[in-house]
Amino acid sequence: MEKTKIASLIERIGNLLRSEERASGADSGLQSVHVQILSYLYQCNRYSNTPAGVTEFIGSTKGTTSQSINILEKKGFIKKYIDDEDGRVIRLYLTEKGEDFIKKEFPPTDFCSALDTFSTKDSDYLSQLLTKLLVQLQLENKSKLFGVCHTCNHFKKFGLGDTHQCGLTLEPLSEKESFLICREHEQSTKKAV
Amino acid sequence: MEKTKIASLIERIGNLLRSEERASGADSGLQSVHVQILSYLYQCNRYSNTPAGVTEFIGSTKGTTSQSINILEKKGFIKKYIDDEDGRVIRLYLTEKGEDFIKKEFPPTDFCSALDTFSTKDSDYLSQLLTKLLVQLQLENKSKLFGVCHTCNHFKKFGLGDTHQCGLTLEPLSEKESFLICREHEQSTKKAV
DNA sequence: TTTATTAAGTATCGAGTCGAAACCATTATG
DNA sequence: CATAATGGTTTCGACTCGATACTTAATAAA
Repeated sequence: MEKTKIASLIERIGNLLRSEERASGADSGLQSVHVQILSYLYQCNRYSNTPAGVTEFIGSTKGTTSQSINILEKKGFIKKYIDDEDGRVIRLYLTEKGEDFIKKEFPPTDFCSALDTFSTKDSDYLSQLLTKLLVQLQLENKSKLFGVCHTCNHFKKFGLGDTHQCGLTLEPLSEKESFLICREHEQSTKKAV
Repeated sequence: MEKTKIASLIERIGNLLRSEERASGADSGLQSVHVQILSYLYQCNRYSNTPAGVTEFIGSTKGTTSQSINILEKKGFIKKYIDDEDGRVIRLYLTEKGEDFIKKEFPPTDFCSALDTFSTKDSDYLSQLLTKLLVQLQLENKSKLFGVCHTCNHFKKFGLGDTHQCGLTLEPLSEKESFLICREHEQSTKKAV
């Protein structure tokens, strides 16, 4: 029965989060999905800021995401650029307006206040447990494994200076960058195929 | 930044949950909201099985809930009865079909498998942390405080036999019943007004 | 070089959710 | 008895969502 309880709790907290997002976005004419997309773009790294990345993360379909992205662009929260190396790929960037919005409105204030009552230890533990749950869920679900570079199999930590490296793309990663969300994330707990 | 991460995790896990629910309900023509409602009715106690209870729990509006409930009734998953004591109140009960469905489909299989990799200790801790988060959120949010009778201020535990009592309604509660979700839940952590 | 295939993204459509507001019936308050 | 207040329903428009078909670019095969 603990599973039922946990599932219900996550759904209910998620519902509360969404209704807060809806309220905070209402002034700007944004829906909760839009807030989610902005928050994703704010957190993801340069390999993952594409419509496909958003689609996988939100768990919706390409078509739906495309519409939401158009709305966000029309309202001036994001900008689209065609990728230099692949003409099919579109890169999404937050505008100043978008970044200001997400910094101010996410996470919602009530949610922050609620988490403020947690000790650092509890808050860290909650974050860890949820991360583990998500990783396992994504494994079951055959879906892409979102995660931060820092814990990725491809991640190579250099001892020298501030620069690490992604073993998949061989590109350098700054310390800050290695804590952003990446689409290509793979973790050692991955099941053998 | 831990807050941002936790909020995103809960949203993403919630999204995955919903898409699993959508898939599992598709055969019966149910949306994820309908699955949520059935799971709520399966877990709530006899004070809370009303459209208003569902509305508060799902965090949507009366009108929306009313529609969803009609669909569930039309498809034979629930039954409506007018309350004996208050002619305005409608009581919602799962039919056998509804109960079978929720027992079989909730929580979704992938979610269960993911939680199976957790130790009992971690799983319990996660449940506790989420419960605390929800209680705090509900306090901030001025919304109703859902919770199980067992941890409620109104709850009176009798030493004798199997019967407890709700101090608010003065009605007896069985042991089993005292672990169901109640709308009128109040907890000692409630802020002084 | 063509051709086929795959991948990234867009466009469109219908079903359904959602929130808001107006409304009805019953109970509570005065 | 009149006036709220409460629990539900209905209706409406905006929007999400998933499915399908489509466009374009990159890649693989011939």
